[in-house]
Amino acid sequence: MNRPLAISRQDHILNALDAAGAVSVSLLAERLGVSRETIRRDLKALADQGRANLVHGGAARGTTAEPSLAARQAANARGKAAIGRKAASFVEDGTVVLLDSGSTTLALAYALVERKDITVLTNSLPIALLLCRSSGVKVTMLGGEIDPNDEAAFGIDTLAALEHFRVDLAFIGVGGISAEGELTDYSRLASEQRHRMMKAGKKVFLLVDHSKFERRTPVKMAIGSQIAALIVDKPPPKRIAQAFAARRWPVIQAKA
Amino acid sequence: MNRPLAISRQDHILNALDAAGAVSVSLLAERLGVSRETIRRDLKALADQGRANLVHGGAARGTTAEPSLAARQAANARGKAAIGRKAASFVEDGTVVLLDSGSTTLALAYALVERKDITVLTNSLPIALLLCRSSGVKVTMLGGEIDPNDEAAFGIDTLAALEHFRVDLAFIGVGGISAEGELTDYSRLASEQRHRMMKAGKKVFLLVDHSKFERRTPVKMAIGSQIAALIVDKPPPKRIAQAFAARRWPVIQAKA
DNA sequence: TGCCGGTGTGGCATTTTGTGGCAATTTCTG
DNA sequence: CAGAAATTGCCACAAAATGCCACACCGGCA
Repeated sequence: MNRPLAISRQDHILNALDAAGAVSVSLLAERLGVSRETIRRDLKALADQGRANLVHGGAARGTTAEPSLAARQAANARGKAAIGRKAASFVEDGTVVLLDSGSTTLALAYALVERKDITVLTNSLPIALLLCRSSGVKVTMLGGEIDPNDEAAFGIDTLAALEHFRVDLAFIGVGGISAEGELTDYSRLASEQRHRMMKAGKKVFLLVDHSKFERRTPVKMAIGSQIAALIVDKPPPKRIAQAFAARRWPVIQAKA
Repeated sequence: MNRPLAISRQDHILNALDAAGAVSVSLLAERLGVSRETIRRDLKALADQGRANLVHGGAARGTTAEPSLAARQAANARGKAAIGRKAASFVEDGTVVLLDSGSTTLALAYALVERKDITVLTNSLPIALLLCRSSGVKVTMLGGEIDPNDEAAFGIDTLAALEHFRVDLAFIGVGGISAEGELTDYSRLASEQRHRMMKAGKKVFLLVDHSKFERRTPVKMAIGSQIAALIVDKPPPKRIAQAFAARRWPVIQAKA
């Protein structure tokens, strides 16, 4: 029928490049409905103009260091990416997914970029921006007051917005895990909001990278619902592991 | 009427160009019920007038065809920056400011980065992210479904969220301004939302850079309230200026 | 009737895209 | 660490879409 115009294709590629920093040939080919060879030729053309940078499997944008995003992700980036990929494997087509704010859930968002038939709900600005720029995912932002630290919305508006949605899977981060295995958070409000997010989801996954183990943050988190699993990048210390087992929380370890 | 006149055909083509950034010969031929050759001749005519840009398979707008935010930012960046600075000068400390989505309002956000004692309400992801990262401004995000093109929230959730706030100043963008001086927008929903935003603000400023003059977009915008002023970077054409005067809209020209 | 602008049709050159095979690279696995 | 399996890059050729030109057709008009 009507192929998309070559020029709008390259346009789309540049956009995706701006948003994600890198694009893959296979993904673009699928998303744009053309063959991989065509995408390769597009990338070559863009590379000839100096607008893209060819790498194996796709193209990347020169030295685009994303601001604070990359900086925070730098802390245990590999582990978080592994958790993100693992978590993404639980997301089936056609589902509604709730993503909490935080660098670990952002890693999950990166892993969801290739998906198309899912709806993502989030209070995180970077996650919303990433997914709306470079994926076919439907994105709904939960509004509210922005916490500059988390770059995400919190507050009664966020809680109220949450009420309106049916969520299949909720992916929640945590501030820290005490030596006794208790989940903790930075503030009462954040804790309460995560609590509501858990209640909103039919299945709840906690994303915990190992830098959170035995990190103390001030507020105890209330766990109101069943936890489908914790996804971690390294096995937790014994005492924490025992606490998880006592609560019957399955622990899934992502491989790097 | 079976066969649309050549003029109205080219009109349609220009509209499609503005809306999508690029058009394809095949699609237009099918839509308008004429042969591809005829469309090609139309495009050639438009290209001769400098109103379109031929590419293989169709035509594109300007040098790079594309309506995405990243590119719109580049279009007339200086003019938009001037408008942004001028608009920022109306923002006093302690006020609540509503920023519409769009590249011109994003320019205003840049100009507000150094302010501290203001509260910003916006449905635009880039604006929210920018202000929460690099300023002391309190930011509240209006949630809703994200339109990837605008990178901003639209929909009933956004409208509902808007109801909860008292806004001193509202800064609104427009999709285009017809030759008769009518404000237009890309979609009914966007138009309605801007309408509500205007009603929410005690004082309403419209931000219009000159690339909007005589640009056609499909939906008429309802102006429900008093307009404090239009802020422009260049004086509008006579006919548009007269229309503004007839409505008693003060026009403020920002200096570059 | 003959002219004229606009339009459709068909043929052919050109450009773009798809396909299949094979080499090179990466990733997985034991 | 080595070898297998999967992915990707690359090339050449085929297929499809598009551009372009010449010419026929149609309807209005003097």
